[in-house]
Amino acid sequence: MARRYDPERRRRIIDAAIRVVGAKGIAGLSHRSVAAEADVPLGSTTYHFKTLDELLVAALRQAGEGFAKVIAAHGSLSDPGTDLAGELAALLGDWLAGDRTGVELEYELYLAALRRPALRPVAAEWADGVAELLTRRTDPVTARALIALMDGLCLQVLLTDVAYDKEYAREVLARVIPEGGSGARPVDAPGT
Amino acid sequence: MARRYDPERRRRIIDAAIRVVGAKGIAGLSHRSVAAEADVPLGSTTYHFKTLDELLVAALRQAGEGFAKVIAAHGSLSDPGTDLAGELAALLGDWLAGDRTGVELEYELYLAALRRPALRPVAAEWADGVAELLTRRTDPVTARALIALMDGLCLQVLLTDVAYDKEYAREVLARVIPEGGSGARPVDAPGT
DNA sequence: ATCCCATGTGTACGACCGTACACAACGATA
DNA sequence: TATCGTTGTGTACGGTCGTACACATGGGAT
Repeated sequence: MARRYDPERRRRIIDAAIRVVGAKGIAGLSHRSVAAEADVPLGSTTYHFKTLDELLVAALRQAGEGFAKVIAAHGSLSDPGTDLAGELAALLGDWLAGDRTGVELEYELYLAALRRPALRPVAAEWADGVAELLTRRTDPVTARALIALMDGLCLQVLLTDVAYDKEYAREVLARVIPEGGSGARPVDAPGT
Repeated sequence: MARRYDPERRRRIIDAAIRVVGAKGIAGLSHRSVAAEADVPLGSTTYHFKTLDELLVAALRQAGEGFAKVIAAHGSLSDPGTDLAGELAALLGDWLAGDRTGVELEYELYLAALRRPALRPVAAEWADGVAELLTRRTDPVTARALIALMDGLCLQVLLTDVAYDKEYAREVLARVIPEGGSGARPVDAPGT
């Protein structure tokens, strides 16, 4: 029977929020728009998420998990001995080649942390997760630098409408990676 | 002539818009909030800027000029022979050390281009300006890479609440800069 | 002097928003 | 069965928004 208590409801609302942000941006996110998209009454969204920030946190976390899956799909990232810079460049290319709305969605949620302190821990989790993945191939300092550089490259593409250039990305990413076989070179810079 | 056209008014509105965005974010920007801040009637803002995007374009352009001044103030950037990576790291440090609201303001306007195509040409102008400045010290490919890396480093600081580490920044920026004195090394990567 | 129209202002309208809160449904308990 | 508290729903209120539009103003053309 249609039980009064619906554990699926919360998930449905988050999914709807992600769709709304993807379609209309965070600016278009409201209790009402989410309720309409999820086909639940208005009161239901305010019941599960007292504030919009709560909803954004849940959406960002869920979107982050989706992104992590994309990374995991590039399984070769874990294989040592392969061209790390080239693989990262390819990964970025694949991601950016997807539909623009999806890319915009994830980046917009990520960047929203600039103004919403509530999102910053989630953004940090996200970055830490990627950093940990990369640490299996290089030292932590390089991993952080690679993330920064990849973020910047994406920004250039998304903000200035220039096309993504995989070879260019591979070239500059390679510069950040210390030379020498196994990748873990002693480094003097202060770590985290 | 054209006494009726009042450029001062337009400027005042833009300044007010920048203050509003700095204080309340783009989300808090409206014809009304700007009109109140600039102490002009509501109709005046809608007359000078039919749409909010127009106002944002003007604000971003003006903020960009302000940022360019900050860069120009670091005059040593033009002197060859100095440590480029170290100077860029110091520049970033100075900028990030300023009041957070100002930094947030400029970055938020910049990042808004993600969702507002109207802002993208202005964002591109901004990046091109910085790139041109850097090209006096290195080749164009490196200049673009430095910008991407600096953008990414700022993002890490602003989005995840980690403190800015100048030495770390100098270290990774130096990796991107090709070795060898004059900086202009032949590079195979495709240009702009 | 008279008129015209670009420039600038005030106000009102309909739409959407977050929030509050009374109420419906139902499981648990006695 | 009767009652109660948790869970979920509908609606209405006050506020802000973009926009439209009628009106003021004053310089240039005739």
